[in-house]
This record gives sequence, C-alpha cells and structure tokens, in this order.
Amino acid sequence: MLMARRKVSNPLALAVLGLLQEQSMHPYEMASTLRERHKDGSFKVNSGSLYDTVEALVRHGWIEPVETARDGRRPERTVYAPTELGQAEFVRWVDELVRTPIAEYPKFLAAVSYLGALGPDGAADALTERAGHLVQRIEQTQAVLDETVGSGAVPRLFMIEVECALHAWQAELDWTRRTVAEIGDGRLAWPRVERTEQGWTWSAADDGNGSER
Amino acid sequence: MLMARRKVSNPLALAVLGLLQEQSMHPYEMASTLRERHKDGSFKVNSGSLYDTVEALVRHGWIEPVETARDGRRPERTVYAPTELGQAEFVRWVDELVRTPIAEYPKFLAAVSYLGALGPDGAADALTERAGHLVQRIEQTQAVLDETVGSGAVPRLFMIEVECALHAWQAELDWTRRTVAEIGDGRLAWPRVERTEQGWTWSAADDGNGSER
DNA sequence: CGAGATATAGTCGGTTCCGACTATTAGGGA
DNA sequence: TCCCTAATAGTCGGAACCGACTATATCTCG
Repeated sequence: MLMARRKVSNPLALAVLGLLQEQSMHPYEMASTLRERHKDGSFKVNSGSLYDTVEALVRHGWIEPVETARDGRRPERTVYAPTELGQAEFVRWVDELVRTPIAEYPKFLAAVSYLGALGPDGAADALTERAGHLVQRIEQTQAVLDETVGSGAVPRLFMIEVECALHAWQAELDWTRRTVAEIGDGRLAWPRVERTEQGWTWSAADDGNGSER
Repeated sequence: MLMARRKVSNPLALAVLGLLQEQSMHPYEMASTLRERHKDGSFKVNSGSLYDTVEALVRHGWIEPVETARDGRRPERTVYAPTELGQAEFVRWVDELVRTPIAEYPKFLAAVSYLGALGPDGAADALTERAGHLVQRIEQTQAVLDETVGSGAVPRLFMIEVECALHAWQAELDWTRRTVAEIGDGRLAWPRVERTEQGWTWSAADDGNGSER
C-alpha cells in the first residue's frame, strides 16, 4: 500500500484549514492573513510550502477549488474552500495535536548537549548572549499582545498561542540564567576528560575524583 | 552560485561531529551510541537521515572515511573521523546555536492557535489529557536522570540537556494546567463568532459586548 | 510624470528527510 | 541442532520543504 499513507502532516495545512473555516481564500491571501493576525509566529509561512500544502490538501479531498478569478490582468487566483471532510478533520486534528504531546527536537537542545565543548567561560558567555536575545523577543511579543488583546481589539482566545509561546520563552530564559549562575559559582562542574586504554575517564574539576563510564 | 550554499543544517550532523570528537566510528555505531547515552531525546536519530548526513559532512570536508573494515562476512562498515576543519566548525556551530535563538514552530503552538475550535469543554478535556502525558514523560525522564547522574555514573554536564528539556516540559505542563483552570472558571472567555456583511463580529460569552476586527 | 519601491500572486528546481524495506549474523531456548 | 528472534548495517524511492526567481500592478515622492 503506497498511497495516502498518513494524513497531511505539515502544520501549515492546519493553518490553511483553519482560515478556510471562516472564508474561502486564495493562497496568497492565506499568507497575508496569517501575517496580519500574527499567526506567523506559530506557523512557518513560506510561499513554496504553502502552494505544495494546498495541493496536498486538494489531493486528500480536504479542500477544493471553488473559483478561478482574475483581477485586471493579474495572474489568476484560485480560491479554495474546505470540504465537509476537511471541516471534520480540522477539529479532529486540533484535538489530537493538543491531546497528545509528540517528541520534538529544538535546536537549542542539540546545542546544549555539547555545551561542554565551549568550556565554562565560553558556555557562560554564549548563554548570556542568548538570554539577551530572549529578553528582546519576549518584550517585542508582549508589546504586540498589549496592542491587540490588551486594547480589546481582539479577544484573548484568538491570541492564546502567543501567551503559550511567551510562557515557553520565559522558561527558557529562566533556565539559561540559572545555568549561567551555576557555571559561575561552580555548581555545574566541568570535568576534564582523558582517553585511556580502558575507555574514557573524567576527573571532577573540584574534587579530583575520577569515575569510569 | 549553486554549490555549498550554506553549512550542513541538520542537527544530527552536530551529533555526528560530537561523537567523532571522541572516537572514529561507523554510522551504525553512532546511532547506537546516541541511544545508549540517551541523546536520542535531543536528536532525531533516523537511519536514513544519518547516512545522508554523513555523506553531506564528507562533501563539506568536515569528516572523512578512515577505514573500511569488515567483521566476518558482515557488510562493510566505513569508519569516519573528523577533519581539522570539522573539529573547528563543531565548536563554532555549538557556540552559534547556543548564542542565537532562532524561530521554531512546535506543533503544540499550531494546535493551540486553533484551540477555539474545540469549544471550552473539548479544549479543557484535551488539555487535561495532555497534562497527564506530560507528567508521565517528566517522571520517566527524571528516573533516567536519577539512575545516571544521580548515582554518579555520569557527570552532570554530560546530561545537562536532559535537565533543560525537563525544565521546558515542566513549563508546558504548568501552562497547560493553568489554562485548564482558566477555562473552568471563565477567566478565558469563549467568544461567539458570527458572520455579518461587515466582516466578523464576536460577542463575549460573559458580557455580551461585541467588537469588530 | 517618471523611476524606484512595494505589493500582488505564484512557479520551479533542487536538497533534505524519512519510513519501509533488505540482508546477514549471532544468540538462545525447545 | 534447528528455528525464531534480535541485533547489525545499510539502501532506496518518494514526499516535504525551502529559497530564489518571475512578472505585473500600484504607490509615492521628488
């Protein structure tokens, strides 16, 4: 069996489906609407991927073209609307994504796995710079939230994912700062690694005890 | 200009480079070593991607084959070692990844963007189930940490990324529980959306005031 | 009023990524 | 000793993804 193995998995497809719940649109309009509503922090909106995604949704019968209009002599725009299947699957998909956490692999985690390679000073320096960037990002995002939800222009529920992201970044910032502090006062020890015939040996920087792996 | 546009970007390449800092290996051994050391929570270790990644690293001159051994009549294994360039770039890459946060798009964020589609009860239910899964994941991961670092078998620095992940999951769990609570007591209102000729109108569930977007 | 900038709308080709599959060998209980 | 399973080692085809590019239309500012 080689066709339609699993559903469309790109989250951008979820965004498309979500927008089409409200109103029929052509792809370019989807992209600009997502940007207007600041949903481009939750979905990677790339024009190439967008058109691919729309085609995939058509193939799966979740959406369908309803109109092919042209304005003046601009290129033709194909307008899409969800099918009944698409409307049902949208809700099921959101439910599944919320209900079941899946493994993800943020690049920061990958980098932190090899934090040792930077040495204590290098690591503290890099983490400190990251903390600064995170502060900026958090402030900017908070400002957007204040302008929209804070002023009553948009109901809070419609931007709840921004609060979620903000919470996650704040947690990352806390961890980053805490780790800088722990490097500074030696609570996070930097073992010295040596190669021996037995394998690897490390000695703790503070007490000189060695262990083997 | 169409070749070698940017560096290898798959984090798995970082893992490969990291392992080869210690010791020459063949790809299969990389995969099993990563699993042994519980690094497979930070890197998506997929055999297909692994072989592609190793080839890409060779193309860029970051690693090179050093030996082609065969054991008994098993298929030949090609053993790789980093070049000097690869050793230098490894550190630079870790530094860059730690220093500069980049935009990422976790699927949970995508789903939360459309939390409204589940309705207050559906959303609370789904979030509650997620919280349960997160608790399990956190407990299991904590247990692994206790067995390894807790028992002194491995220095803390070598599993620091596990602490980082744990911190992030805990934050997600906190947000999830808080949101369930806010749905429950009405602090997170569910506006009723209606379509009008003007566009969209929503009325707050609690006070009946409408606003326009 | 002309020129450059920006907005509109989308195409295209190449790389990356992944899951499913293949094939051989070692281990271990009936 | 024989079969079944697990471990070893990797291949392959297709889907997803992305960035760079094209082309027209409108805006704007000296």
